[in-house]
Amino acid sequence: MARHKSSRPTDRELTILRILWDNGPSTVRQVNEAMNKDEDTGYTTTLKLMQIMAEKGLLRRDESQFKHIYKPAITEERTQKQLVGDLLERAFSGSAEKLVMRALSAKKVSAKELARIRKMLDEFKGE
Amino acid sequence: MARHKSSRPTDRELTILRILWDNGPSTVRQVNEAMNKDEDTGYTTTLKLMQIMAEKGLLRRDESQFKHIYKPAITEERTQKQLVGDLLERAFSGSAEKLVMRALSAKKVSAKELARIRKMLDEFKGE
DNA sequence: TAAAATCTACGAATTTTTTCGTTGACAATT
DNA sequence: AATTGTCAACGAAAAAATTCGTAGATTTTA
Repeated sequence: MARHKSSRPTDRELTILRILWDNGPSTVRQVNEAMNKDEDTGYTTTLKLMQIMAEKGLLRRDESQFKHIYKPAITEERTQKQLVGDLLERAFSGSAEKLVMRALSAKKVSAKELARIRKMLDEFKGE
Repeated sequence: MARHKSSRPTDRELTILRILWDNGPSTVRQVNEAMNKDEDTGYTTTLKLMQIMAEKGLLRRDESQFKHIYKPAITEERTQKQLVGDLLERAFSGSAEKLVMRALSAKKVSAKELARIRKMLDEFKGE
């Protein structure tokens, strides 16, 4: 029986979620301006994306004001877990070890952060 | 100045790369059959994908035989590094610590693997 | 209160990714 | 050698993701 792949947010959707997680509930314009720090995106493009995301249940919105306020309907934690779990299977055949190794090689990690990771690992017992 | 996002392999492309990394150089039929263990994919679909990947430089092929033999043109390591680095930025704002945490919560990790990860972490000094 | 600015809604175009049918070349079988 | 089966090439359709123009409503400014 074929398994459903619980669809991840798309790239653009993740960008928007990221902004909302970081900045808290925002209007379309606020999101659009944050988005334009990276690469230009038309206002209506952002609007359309956010409307679609609201339809999909990725965002909630407060329409009581003229300027609607959007916020994530899914937690950062849950989404990160889904994304990394998905990548773990698709690119690493489930090997968390390899994933961690590659993550460390992909980015300069400070000694301080390395220490925190170690500590986290030690506290990470069964569960 | 806007940075180029070195485009990741698509989902389907990653599936094919995964198969070739695991099984070694293969014909289209072999890849297609491996792919059909997960979900049905027409032969010509797989063929087309692999032809495109060859054009893009993701795969190399030996055409000296009637049945062409394909193999990855990029290493598993490099691709994994790219993918996890990309996810690290897009979903984790660069926090390797959080990524590792989520990876461990996304999947049951055996005590043995956990120990290996710790060991790897210890050996991972500066670089 | 008229003009200008800002907002949502809507439809649609564009781009990217994925899928597959058809055709002619080559190979294997009878 | 004729039939049958497998293959690569090609074009194009379908699906998914992204982009944007236009119109009408509301708010702000002059």
